[in-house]
This record gives sequence, structure tokens and C-alpha cells, in this order.
Amino acid sequence: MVDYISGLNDPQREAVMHGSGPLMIIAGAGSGKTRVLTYRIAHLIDNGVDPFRILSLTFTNKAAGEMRHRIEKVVGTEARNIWMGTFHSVFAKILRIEAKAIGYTSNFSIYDSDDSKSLLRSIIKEMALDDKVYRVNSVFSRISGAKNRLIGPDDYLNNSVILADDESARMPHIGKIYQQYALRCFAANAMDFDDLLFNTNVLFRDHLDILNKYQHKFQYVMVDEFQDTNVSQYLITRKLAAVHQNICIVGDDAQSIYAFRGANIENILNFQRDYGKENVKIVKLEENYRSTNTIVQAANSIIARNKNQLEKHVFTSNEEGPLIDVIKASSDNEEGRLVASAIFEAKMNESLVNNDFAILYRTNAQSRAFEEALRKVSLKYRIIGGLSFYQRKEIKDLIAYLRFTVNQQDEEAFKRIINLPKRGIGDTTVAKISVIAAEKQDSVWEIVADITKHVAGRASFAIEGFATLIKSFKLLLDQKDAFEVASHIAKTSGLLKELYDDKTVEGLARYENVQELLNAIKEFVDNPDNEDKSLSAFLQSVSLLTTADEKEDDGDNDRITLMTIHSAKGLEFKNVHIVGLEEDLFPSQMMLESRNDLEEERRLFYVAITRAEKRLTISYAETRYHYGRLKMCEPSRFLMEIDQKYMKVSKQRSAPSRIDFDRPERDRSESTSTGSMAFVRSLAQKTAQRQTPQQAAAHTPSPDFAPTSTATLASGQRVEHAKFGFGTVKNVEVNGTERKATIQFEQVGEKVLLLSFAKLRVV
DNA sequence: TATCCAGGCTTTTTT
DNA sequence: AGCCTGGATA
Repeated sequence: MVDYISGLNDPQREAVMHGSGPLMIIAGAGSGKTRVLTYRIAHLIDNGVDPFRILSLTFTNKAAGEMRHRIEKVVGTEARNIWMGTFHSVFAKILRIEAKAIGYTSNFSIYDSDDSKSLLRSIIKEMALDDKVYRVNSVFSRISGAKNRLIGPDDYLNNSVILADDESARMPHIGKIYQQYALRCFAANAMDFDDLLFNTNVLFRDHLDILNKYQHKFQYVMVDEFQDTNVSQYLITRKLAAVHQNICIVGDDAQSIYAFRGANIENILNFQRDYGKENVKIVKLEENYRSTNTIVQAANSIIARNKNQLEKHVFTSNEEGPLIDVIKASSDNEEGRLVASAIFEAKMNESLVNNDFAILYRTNAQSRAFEEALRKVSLKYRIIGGLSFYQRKEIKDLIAYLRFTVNQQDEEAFKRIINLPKRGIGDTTVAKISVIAAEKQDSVWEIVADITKHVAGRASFAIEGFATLIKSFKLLLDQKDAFEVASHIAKTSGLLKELYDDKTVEGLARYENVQELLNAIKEFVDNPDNEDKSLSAFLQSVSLLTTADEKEDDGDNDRITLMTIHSAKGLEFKNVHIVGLEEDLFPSQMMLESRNDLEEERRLFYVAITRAEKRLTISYAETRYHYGRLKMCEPSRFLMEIDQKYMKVSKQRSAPSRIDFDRPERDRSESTSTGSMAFVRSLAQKTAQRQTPQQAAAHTPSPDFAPTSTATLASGQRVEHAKFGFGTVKNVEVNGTERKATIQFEQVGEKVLLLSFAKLRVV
């Protein structure tokens, strides 16, 4: 037996050895949480608990895979039998087994957010609502938010608070849309991501026999990243653990970064209440084994500014380590170059490999500059997230074929493939079919399968061909495994041929992507862990892959990792670059406008910092492209929030000091060795010329604009704005963190400008 | 029905 | 800048 106890510290050992009863582990960043969780499960199995009776919920499937692997090393192949995965994948599996109880069949489709939004778009159109008012994204997030709080369509329509809310947002019909959306999903035998959790709750609520079965089955329930669970997830775990009460949650409130998705920090507090304060064993893991003292203390100095948090003192006995480097760049591209060369140097000086580096940013769109710069110095990199493999058009197309073959009620898949490849079936024909389907109260497929009965004319031939094609695919389902069916469909549908005929570089890439998908299906079929090798089983697993789950290239695996901070959760790297530390970008202006949760942004920064083991570098740019326009940027307030004694300013750049943050430099072009400021200036001029005729006519600005702040403005001051021209400052207002100026412009009259946005110059 | 072009809009994060 | 939509055209 492997001795996994002796290497642990006291609280870690306590958590591992804790037997039955509720256990809450508050695990600071880098405190060996995964280790505790794996050893705890291994310890249970060693003590005779049947792996089949352990349920362990993780944040990504990859995390589940790794944990399983580590447990296997301790207890052997038994570990394969543990129920382990994300909430979504585990409960999709259970719903597949129990589908009939809630009126679904086990081959139900899973709608990804594109499918959901496309369905919402149709509904909004059908209800003759203005899609400028009912923006799909906001409707979707309202519905998603409701589902995550277990509010069904009927509850929604009966909830006066919500209705009043919608009313004031001038979208009073969201409830109706929600109702229609739910009906259509059900009719399509489809569930969206939120439904997987919502319907699990419904299943357990309405079918006590089924609930009972799983309550007794799962003797031990473990939930990782508990701070990021929402109410819907919380209730599932609470119900499942109600019989044995052996629930162990692991989390860190300081790393809660998914409140926008309905995650609820209060779950941690509810936990004690639900199981009784005296029954809950609490273990705090506060020693950080990952990072240098500098990094740990800097992170602490950031998170200390949040009011909402549990008491915790993260410390480390690691070495002090180098100070945090701050790099100021003149533009986003310059930032890319500086980061690339910093990595290049660090690789040499510290003899590191690419895998030791990560570049973390707030938004996926920021990756571009780093990709270009890294490519230029021939550093290999990989991007996690962004447009993922499974979101590519060609992949979604083939998957839509597969989905429709498995489930002909799948409306979104149908819409996608009915005229793909082009077979002369246009929107009008499709609309006609749905009208007939609605009249006859049939599914679209019933009409399509028997088209000659309903429609005569040219299009009906094409549709007949489509129906025959799908029918022939259906016949294969019971006889062949997922791979055989899928490759047959790829060939016979004409999709593969169409891509093969496309000889452009992109066409070739798309063809290869489809081959890659077929390979993935082959792997799925060949994997002994998968008992069910049907196409339906593959589709369910594939819809729930996380961006972090994506397969890595087999060949050259030593790569610098580029990703958003959100995707970096749970990972660690020797050297970390946090980039784009500009006000409005990080903290994100969107977040502050929509939810005004600066604390969550700060936790996000905390997560980013604590990914680093040895060296942390933070950078920002003074100008950045935004919707193809050059935008002036101010350094983020987060830079000032770090205890300055842990920071130093990179030698290559002119020093950003406390003072610099409040006062724009007049002339910085000399300090940039590449002369990039001149380049930026010329671009600024070009950009100005590219504006709409009206704007250009209004004012062609002088090029030399600087970030503006309160320190540079006083009432009576003359200013020039990039768009509005010359004006006089009337009033400057500082309200908390928001800084506004009222300016009387000569050409356009009075304007109130948010300073961080203003392209202002004092004249 | 398919294709081309102009104009408008976008970006917060993810299961 | 890139993507999507809608209208005009082939």
C-alpha cells in the first residue's frame, strides 16, 4: 500500500482521514487541494468503500481524468469505477438513464449556447418582437439565470419581482419567450446546458423512487471548486447527500469567479446551516506550497481589499523570490513583443522550457498580439479556449448530421443541415414546412419524411432525397458503432466531398478538422472506459467538453500556454505573465456596467496572480485596438492595489510610478526603442481618416493624445477631443472610482465624458 | 435560390 | 478589424 499520509501537514491529514459526516475544506490557492482530494478518495477505497458508491464532481472533465489517474496510482484500476466528472457530464449520464421519467428519450440532444440562441432568435421573430429590443444575449442570460435558480417558465410568469424587473428593462415578454423556449426544447427532445441541472432537480423532485436510488447509491459525495456552484447544483448535491450525510466540499471563496453564471458564494455559508454548525467539520488549508512569498503576499494584499470574504491567512514558507515585474508598453502589439522577449530571456537565463510559461488575459480577443509576437521569435504556443474545435462550422455541421440522425426531433440540427450541402431548399421552403408541421401539430420530421403527401413541386424532390438519406443513416444506428456510422455519414452526406473539393488553405484545414473529428470518434469507440459505444453516447460526451478538455497535439508538447484567467483556474506555471492591466479592460468595463461587481474582478486578479510559482510579470499597454479603432488606455487600478513593495518596474521601459499613473507623459516616444510610438501615431491618423464622413468632418484630431485623468483636468481648461474637437471643461467629478468631466464643445455642444474613455488632450 | 455588397455591430468570462 | 444581416442583383 502506498503511504500517502506521512507527507501531509496537519490540516491536510485531518481532511484526508475524516471519516463520515459533512466536511468543508477551505483551501487557499496552492494549498495542495487536489492532493488532499485524491488521497481522501484513495483512503476511502482503502478502507473498503466501493468506488461505485463514490461521486466526485469536478470543474472540468480533464481535472476528473487527472484525479482518476492519480487515485489509480494509489489504489489501482478500481479507481476507474468512481463516478467522476463535471456536474453537467455526470447528470447528463443519469438523465440519459432516467430520461423516460421526465418525458424525454435517452437519445436526447444537448443544445449548446449557439443552438439555444438560434432557437431564441426564431422564437423572438415568430412572436414578432423587435430583436433590437429583445437582444438574444440578454434574453438568454435572463432565462439561464432563472433556470439556475430553479425558476421554471410558470414560476417565472407568476413572479411579480421578476416581471417588474423585465418591465423596467423594457422587455416585458421574456417570460413568454421562456415558456415558448422550454416547450420547443422539450418538443425537440433537447436540453440546454442549464436544463441538465434543472431537469435533474425536476427528476429528483418528482420521482422520489429515483432520488432514493441515487441517494443510497452514492455513499460519499465530493464537490470540488464549490465556490463556483450555483443554486441548482447545490440542491442536487444536498439531495444526494441527504441519506448518508457524507458530503465533502472543497472551495475557496477568494477564487469565486463565476458569479456571472449564477455561482453563489453563499452556498458555502448555507452549507454550515444545512447540516448544522456542530455537525460540519471545517478544515482550513492555509499553507501555500506553490508560490514564492512575494507572490503570496502580493496576492494577499489584493484580496484584502474585498469586504466579502471568509477569514483566512494564506502563508508560505517558500523562498522570497524575485519582485513582480511591471512592463509598460506603448501599444498592444508592443506589449506582445515585450512579453515575447521577456519569455525568451527568461528561458535562457533560468533554463526553463515553454511549458513553464503562461500568458493570462481577461478576454480571448487579446491573444492576437501575443500569437504574432511569439511566432516572430519562434516560440511555440498553444491557445486554450477562444473558438474551440467543436465550435468550428465544419465540425458543427457534421455533428448536426449526427445529432439529427440520432434524434429527428432536433430542430436546431435540422435547420443546420436541411440545405447543406446546397440542395436547393431555401428559407421559404423550410418556413413552409414548419407552418405545415405547426398546423398538423407534428414534428418537422413527420412532414419531411413524407413530403410528397404535403408539398408538390421542385423543392419536394430535394426534400425527398434528404429524407431518404436520413432514413438510410438511421438504419445504421443499431448495427454499427459511432465511428462507422459517423464516417459513413460524413462521406454519404456530401459534406466531406464539398470540403475536399475546396482547395484553398482554409478548405484544406476544414477537411482536416473533419478527419480529426472522425479520429476523435474512433478514439471514443476504442476507449475501454466507454461501455456505450453508440453514436448517441458519443454525442452526449462531446457536447459537454470543456475548452480545457481539448486534445493536445501529440507531436511537440512543449508550448507556452495562452488563455483567459477563467480557463487558468486550477492550473499553475513557473512563470506567469498577466497582461492587459488597463482600466476598463481588467477590471472589465462590461462587468462593472452590468453587475458592478468589482470584488469578483479582484478575485479574478487574485486567481491570476496565484497561478505563478516563481516569477510574475504584469504588463499593460497605453494604446490598444478596439473594434478596429485605436483606443487610449489607462493603467488598471489593480496595479495600484498591489502592495508596491512587492513590485519593481522593468528596466527596459520608462518607469510607471505612482505619479505616472495620474499624470500622462507628454513625450514618451524617445523612451521606446522601436520607435513604435511614431508608428502608433501614424495609425491614429489613419484611423481618424477612416471614420465616418460626419465624424471626420466634425474634427480631424491632432495625433498626440494621451490617457486622461482628473489630475490633468480642471474647470476652465481648454481641451481637444479626438471626435468632438475643441472645448472647455465645465466640471470634473470624482465619484468613487468613476471619473467624469462635463465639457462644452464648440462644435457639438455639452458632453459628459467618462474620463477613462475620453480621447482628450489638454491644449 | 444563390451571391454580392454595404452598413451595422461587436467583446467579459464558460458548462 | 471581422462577422453578420438585409437588400439588391444574377
